[in-house]
Amino acid sequence: MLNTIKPVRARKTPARILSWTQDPEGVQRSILAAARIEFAEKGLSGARVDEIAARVATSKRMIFYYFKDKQGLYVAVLEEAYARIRTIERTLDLAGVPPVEALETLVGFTFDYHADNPDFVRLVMVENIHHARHLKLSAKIAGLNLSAMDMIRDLYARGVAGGIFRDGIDPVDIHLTISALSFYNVSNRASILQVFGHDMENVEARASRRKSVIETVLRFITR
Amino acid sequence: MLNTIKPVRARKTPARILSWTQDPEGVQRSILAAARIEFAEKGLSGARVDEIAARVATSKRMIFYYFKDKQGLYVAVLEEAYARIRTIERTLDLAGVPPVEALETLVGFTFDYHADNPDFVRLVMVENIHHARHLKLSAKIAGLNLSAMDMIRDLYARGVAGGIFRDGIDPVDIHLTISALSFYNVSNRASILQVFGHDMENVEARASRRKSVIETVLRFITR
DNA sequence: AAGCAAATGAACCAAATGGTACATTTGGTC
DNA sequence: GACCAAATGTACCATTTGGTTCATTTGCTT
Repeated sequence: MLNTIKPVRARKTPARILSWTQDPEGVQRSILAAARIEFAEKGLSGARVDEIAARVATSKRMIFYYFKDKQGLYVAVLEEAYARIRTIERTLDLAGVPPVEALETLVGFTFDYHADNPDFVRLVMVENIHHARHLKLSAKIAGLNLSAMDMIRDLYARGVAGGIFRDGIDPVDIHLTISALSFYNVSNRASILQVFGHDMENVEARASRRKSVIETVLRFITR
Repeated sequence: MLNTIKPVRARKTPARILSWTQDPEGVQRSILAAARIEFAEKGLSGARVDEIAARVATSKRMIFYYFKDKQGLYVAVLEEAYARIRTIERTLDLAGVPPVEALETLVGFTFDYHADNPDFVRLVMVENIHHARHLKLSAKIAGLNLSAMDMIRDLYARGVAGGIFRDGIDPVDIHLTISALSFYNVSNRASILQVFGHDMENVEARASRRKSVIETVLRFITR
């Protein structure tokens, strides 16, 4: 056979469409939730729009309807993830708490939040693989995550004034230390497990690590 | 037009092939180098085989010839990256060095290696996004990265014996702290820059961070 | 109840992408 | 120099995948 007929299919009249109820917000929320799972699991390029659609009781059609394209959806997921941690951070009220105790609370909270929300950690990893191109792109996120820095600055200043903390440390340094020690266990869990046989999600391992991290930060700052 | 003719193209006799010189090892090395760059930049699913082929003076054909498929190439890149750091780690001879100095050297080295080899860091990130599936898959890597742990164990034991280090710390904890503080600056450089305007690749920022990290680890371990 | 914009469904498509088939050349061995 | 396996070039393909087109339904407003 030398030739193949490729007929231009006459668009079938679709079967009678079933009835449904409109629920724009609900649909958007479900899409976002499904997308977060998919993007956190497989990254931006690894994620499949069809897969996300399959997880939701909605068609792929709606994803593009509400979020324009794959990247738009990804950015929305990212914005939601950052908004969420900011909201929770705000509930931490350390203003009146003595510096050492405040620091312990802050570090403990940061550690726990990361450990409890691996999806968030993985999204940040993915975003960093992309050189934070989408963070730059999003007006919503820009500079908004400074709340943690503010808390650290305040708490540190009080500690120095009280003579408990040593002077001359850059608050950014404190923040980096806390973040690194909270992030790494989660982000690199798989390779740590593989190379050292040490599972950070194990309850005891996690608790022990948590204690260590708090102590590390404290020892770094106190005189 | 209702129909389209789709002819089965007769396979063209290819134009006369140009002459070339055989260089199997060279070709494989170039492919690996190009692949490392591409995978580190875009991840496993984001990387394009065509793109890798384009970077090398070789055709895509050879990639599959030598590495079987995309994943095979990726695993080879990963193995090479781990082999490389292990080789360099071995050159560190800390056996006779006093504990504190040895620790400073080890931490400094680890920090520098990560900072100088962002591609390695990014590959590890990518692999962790994939839950270290390929590390598990590779017999070559399994358990081999314990050299750093051994150095830490030895150095720590000597420090404790000498009364300079406090007792009861799990060497794994020390390793995790060093790794986390060396890894995070590089892995999360983009988001740190975006959110805090703090560029870790800046020479002064890096030097200052390096000092902090060494001090943090020391303060964690000494009494 | 008519009219209309927002919301949804079902089918479809073009481009990208990993991978292959076939032909040819190198370079070593007998 | 005949022969052959390894190495390479060129063209090709099947499938996956992000995205679109067209048709229909909801539900609100007047």
